[in-house]
Amino acid sequence: MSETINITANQPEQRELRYEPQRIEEKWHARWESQPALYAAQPAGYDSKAKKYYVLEMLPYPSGALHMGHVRNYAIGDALARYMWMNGYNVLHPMGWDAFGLPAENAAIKNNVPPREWTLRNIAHMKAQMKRLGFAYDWSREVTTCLPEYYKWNQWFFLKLYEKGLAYRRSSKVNWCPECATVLANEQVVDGCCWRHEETKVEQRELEQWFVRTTNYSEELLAGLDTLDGWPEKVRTMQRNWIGRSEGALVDFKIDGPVSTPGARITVFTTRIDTIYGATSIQLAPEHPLVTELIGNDPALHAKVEELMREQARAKEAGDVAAVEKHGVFTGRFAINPFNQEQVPIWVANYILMDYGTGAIMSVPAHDERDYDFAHKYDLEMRVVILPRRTGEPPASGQPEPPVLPYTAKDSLLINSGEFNELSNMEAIEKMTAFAEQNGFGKRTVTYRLKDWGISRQRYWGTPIPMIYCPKDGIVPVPEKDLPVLLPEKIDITLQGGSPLERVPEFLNVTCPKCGGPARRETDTMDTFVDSSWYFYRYTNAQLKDRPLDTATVDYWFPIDQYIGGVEHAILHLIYSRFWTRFMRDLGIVHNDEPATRLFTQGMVIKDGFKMSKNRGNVVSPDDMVARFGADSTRVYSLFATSPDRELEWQEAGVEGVFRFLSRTYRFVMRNAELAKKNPRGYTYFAPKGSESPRVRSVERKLHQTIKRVTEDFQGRWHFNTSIAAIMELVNELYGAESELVTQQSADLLVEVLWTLTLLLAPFAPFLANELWQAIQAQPTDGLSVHQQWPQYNPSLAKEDEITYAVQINGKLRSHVILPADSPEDVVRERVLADEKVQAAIAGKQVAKVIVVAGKLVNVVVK
RNA sequence: GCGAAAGUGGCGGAAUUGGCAGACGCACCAGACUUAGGAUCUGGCGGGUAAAACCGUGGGGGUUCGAGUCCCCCCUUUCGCACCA
Repeated sequence: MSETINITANQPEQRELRYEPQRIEEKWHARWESQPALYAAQPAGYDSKAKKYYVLEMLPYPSGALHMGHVRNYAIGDALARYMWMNGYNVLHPMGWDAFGLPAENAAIKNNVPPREWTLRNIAHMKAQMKRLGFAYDWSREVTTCLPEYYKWNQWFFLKLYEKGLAYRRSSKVNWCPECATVLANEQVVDGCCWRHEETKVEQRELEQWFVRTTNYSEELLAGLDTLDGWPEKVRTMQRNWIGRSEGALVDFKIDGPVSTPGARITVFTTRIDTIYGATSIQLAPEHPLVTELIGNDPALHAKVEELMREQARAKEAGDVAAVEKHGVFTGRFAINPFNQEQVPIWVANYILMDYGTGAIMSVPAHDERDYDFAHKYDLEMRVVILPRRTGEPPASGQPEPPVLPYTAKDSLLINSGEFNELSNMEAIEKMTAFAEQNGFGKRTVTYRLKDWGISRQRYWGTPIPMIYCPKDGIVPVPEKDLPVLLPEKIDITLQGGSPLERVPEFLNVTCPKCGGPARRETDTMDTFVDSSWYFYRYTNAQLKDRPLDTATVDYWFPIDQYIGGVEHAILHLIYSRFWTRFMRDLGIVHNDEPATRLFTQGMVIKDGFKMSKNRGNVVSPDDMVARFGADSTRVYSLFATSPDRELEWQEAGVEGVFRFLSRTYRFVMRNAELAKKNPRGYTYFAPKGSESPRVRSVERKLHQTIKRVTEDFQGRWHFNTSIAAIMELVNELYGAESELVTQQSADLLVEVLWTLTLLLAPFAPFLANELWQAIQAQPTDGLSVHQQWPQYNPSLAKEDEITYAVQINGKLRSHVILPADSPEDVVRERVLADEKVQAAIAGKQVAKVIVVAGKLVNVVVK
C-alpha cells in the first residue's frame, strides 16, 4: 500500500497532495479527544427547543475487540446521527457496555484474572477502537452495566417487581446448559441447544428459580406490535409467533369410574370445539398430574409412561420435536364427552406437552394431522364431523376417507354433531362454546406460548438478586437503603456446583432485615438480559445518583427515534425491553408504551461466504483495516459494499477502491483549496451566460443531483451504497471538468462544489471531511466542525436541459434522439419520426401507434 | 412440513412508480506520464459478430406497445417457525 512507497517524500509540493489517512485521522482524533463537544453530536439539554432525535445502536458485549459487525452497525448509526445533526436536530447518540456475562468468568478461570479487571480492560480497549474509528458518541453518558452505579438499579427494579407481584420464586423444570453451568431462559434455547454453545444440548433440571411475570403483558406486547410500523415486518412476525396467542375453549371431560377425588375431570384446551363430536380419545401429557391415578398400580403401564416421558425429553433435547414418532399407551380408563355423553378412551401420548394449554387434549383424528397419525398407528376410531359445503350439493352422508382437511372455511358444514349439525365451522365454535359455558363444563379462554421469564443464573458475574432467606421470616427483600448488594471482589470461580457466590461466607451470611437473626443471602445473579432491558433509559441521565432515571428527561428523549442492531435480538432483547418499558410505565416513571418507534436490523458481515470466526480463520480485524487504509475508508467501504440491510461479503479489494476514491477526493479539494480560500462562498446559482462551457453547467447539474440523491437516501431506504456511488460520480465529473472549472469565471461554482462535496462526505468519512472543510475556509475554524449545515439542492438546477430520448421500434431499441427537456409531446413525436434511423426502420410499413413517455422514451409501433 | 425474503456480468452491486439492463466499485485490457509502477491520469470492458443481426436479469408459460419489475407454475439459496392442541 501507499505507505511503502515514498517517492514523493522529498517533493514537498506534491507531498501535500497525497492522501495520508493516518496523519489526518491522528490529528483529528487528538482534537476530538480534547474538545469532544465540538466534534461529536452532543445534545443540548432536554429543555432544548430544537427537535430531538435519539439514535441508538445496540450496545456491545466487551468481548475484547470490535469486530466488523460492530463497525458496520456503528457506521450506519453514526452516519445517521451526523446527518440529523447537520439538519439541526438535537441528537442523542450514546454508547455503553453490556458488561456482565459468562465470558468474563471463563477468562478468569483460564487466565486467572478477575472478571471485573478483564471486563474493564476490554472496555478500555474497545472504547479506544471506537474513538479511533471516529464514531461520534457522547461519552459523558457512557453506561457500563457491571458497575454498581448501574446494577444497583437492576436491584431496585427487582424490588419493585417483587413488590408488584411481578417477580416470584417457584420450583420448575428449567433449561440447564452444562457448558455455562447455569439455567437458561426459554428464549435462550435454540433448537434444543444453548444460544452461546450451539453444540451443547440443553438439559432439563428441576430448580427453585426467580421468575418475572412477562406473561402479565402478553396481550399488550402482542397488541403493541401493530403500532410498531417502523419495525421490520420480520421482527414483528417473530415476536407474534413467540407470544403465540391462541383463542379457544377449556372443556371438562368427566372421568368414568371410581376416582379418589369425587367428580374429577380432565380439562382439555381446544381451538376447535366445533370438532368435539369427532373426539374419539383423550390424550394426556406423560407428566399430567392425573396420569398416576388413572394407571393405578400396573407396573407395566408405569414403565410405559416413563418411557414416553423419556422420549419427550429426548425429543426436546434433540430440538426436532415434530420429527419424533408418536407413541402412546391406553390407560384402561374412559372419560365422558360432555356434548354427547359418549365414553372416550384416555391415553397418554408423547406428543402432548405439559407446558402448553392444560397438558390434555381431545383427539380428533379426522380433522387434525397429528391426531390422525396417532389414531392411524393405534387403530383408533376416526369420525368425520365437518365437511366442505358445496353449493347445491346435499350434505354428504357417506364418510370420506381420512385424513380430512382441518376444514375451517366459511362454507364448512358440521355433520354427526347432534343439534349442531348444518352449522358452519365458525358458527359452531360460537354456539358450542356458549353451550359449554351455560352448562358449566367449559369456558372461553386464550392461551399464550410466551412463558414467564426465568431470570436466576447460578453464576458470579451478574447482578446479585437482592433477596434474603430467613429461617423465621422466609423470603425477605433487601431494604432499598441497603442497595446495592455488591458483588464480592475476591472470589474463586469454578464452573462446578452451583453459584460461586455460595462459597463466599461474608456474602452468603447476613442478618435478617426483619428479625435480625441469622439468614442466608440469595446467591443467584440476574440474567444479563435484565441489564439490557432498560440501559437506553439510563443514557438520558447516566450520572443520576438517587434514581434510575429522571422522568422529565426521559419524556423528552423517548421513544428512541431509531434503534439499530442485529436481527439476532429480534426476540430476546427486543421482547424483554418492550416488557420492561411497560413495567416502568406502570410504575409511573416513564410515559411511553414502546421503547423505540423505528428499528433497523443490519445484515451480517461475512468473509469467503461464512460468518467471521476464529475457528475458520476468516476474521478481518478493524484495527488492521484502520492501520492500512484508515478509519474513513473502512467505514465508507462498510456502507458502500451493499445496502445496510443485506449481508456484506468483506472484500479487501473493495476497501482499496474506496481508499482510491477518498484519495481522489482529497487531491481534488486540496489542489483547489487556495481558490476557495480566496473566494468566499457566495454562490447563488451559476447563471448561464452563453459563454461558459456545457461541461461547467453539467457540473452544476451534477452537484444538485448528487445532493438530491444522497438526501433522499437518508430520508428513504438508507441505501448508502448508492449515496456513496453518487458522490463518486460527482468526483468523476469534477475530474473531467477541472480545467474548465478552475477559471475565475467559474470560481463561485467551484467553491460551492468544494463545500458541498465536503459536507456530503461528513456523515460517512468524518475525518477527511473535517480536514477538507478546514482547508477550504478563508478564516480559522477553531471551535467549528464540518457539521454545520446539510447542503440543499435546487430542483430546477438538478434538472437536465436536454434529454436523450431512447427510441424503440416495436419495443426494440433502435435510435437515440436528443431534444430540449421541455419539448411538448407532439414535437417529440415529430422529431423522432423524422430521425434517420427511425425513417429507415419504418420505411414501407404503417405506423400504428406512437407511445411517448415524457422525458424518457418513445416507442413506435409499426405493422 | 408451514411462512417470509432473495436469485442480475468474472465479483460486490445499480435500476423506489412497468420505459435505454449492468450506475458505482473491484478484477481485467489498452494508452499516457515515467528510470521504474502495485502510484497517478485517460479510455475500454455482458455474450456474440469483421460490423451488424441476434441472445441475455434462476427455468417455463402469460399480460402489455414495452417486463429484472406484474400474474401463474417450477427450481435453488438464505432466514424464521415447527407436535402449541
